Amino acid sequence: MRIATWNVNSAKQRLPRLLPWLEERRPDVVCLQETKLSDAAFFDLFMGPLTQLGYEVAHHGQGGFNGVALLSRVGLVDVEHNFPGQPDYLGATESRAISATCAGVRIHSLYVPNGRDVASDHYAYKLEWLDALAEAVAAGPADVALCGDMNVAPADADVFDPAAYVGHTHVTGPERARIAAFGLVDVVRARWPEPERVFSYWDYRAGMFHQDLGMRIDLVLASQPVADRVAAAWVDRAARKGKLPSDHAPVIVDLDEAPDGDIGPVVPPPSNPRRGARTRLPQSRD
DNA sequence: ATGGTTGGCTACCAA
Repeated sequence: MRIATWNVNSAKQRLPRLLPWLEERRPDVVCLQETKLSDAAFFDLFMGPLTQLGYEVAHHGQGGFNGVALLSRVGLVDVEHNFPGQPDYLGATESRAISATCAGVRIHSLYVPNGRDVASDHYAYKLEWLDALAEAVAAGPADVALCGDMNVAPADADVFDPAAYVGHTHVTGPERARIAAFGLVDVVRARWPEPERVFSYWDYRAGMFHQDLGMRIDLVLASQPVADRVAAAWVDRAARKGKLPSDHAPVIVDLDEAPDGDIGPVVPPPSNPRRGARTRLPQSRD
């Protein structure tokens, strides 16, 4: 099963890139963030083409800002908007979280608050939001993956220059402590150990992508039973290239089939190659 | 030039 997560920075603007990308990468489960659309607008634009591609679709949006979605062709059940205890901002619940069970895994598509500035109320909101999420996830199923724009670089190796971020959000101790406190496996970092530099976001400004001055803030955090099934985990850097890209690249994670557990002897597969076998890691180094 | 871009929305704010 292939899971992908992508902050698209406006699903409407990304439509001409998103559909060909789905056909190329063929993810089974897709988590989208920053759709910036109402549910009605998302369904108007995407329901036809996504159904054509075989996806069930769930969207939680408010129009203009935020907005998250889940697409799946391996089942999409028990869809939940927001999470229990999710804090409000300025008196409103923002559309930053949606979850569903897909092929037995509880998948969360998350757009964590940016935090803006360490002195701002948005930063306090970010920390509260992550605390509440940890509590909700701990009370949920054991097979879980948090996917999305976490707006935290977990370690210094996840920013192009730690010195450039001193005093800024995304790299502070309290933010990193929240990511660690989930007690989950950062599956891309597990596959690309330090000091490998793997970024998922490059600011639009100042030619940052061209110079590879980025951050790794889009994460897939998986519980151990799910992490044990990871066959490949990488950032699809190619999707950040070319005309009118998002400022984020997708993260792609391939899982082997779930072990059958104690439901009896495993039936040997037929002679054709097993689906879900290890894929190569196509990330280029240009 | 003291973010140089992009996107939402239409005067700026957010990232």
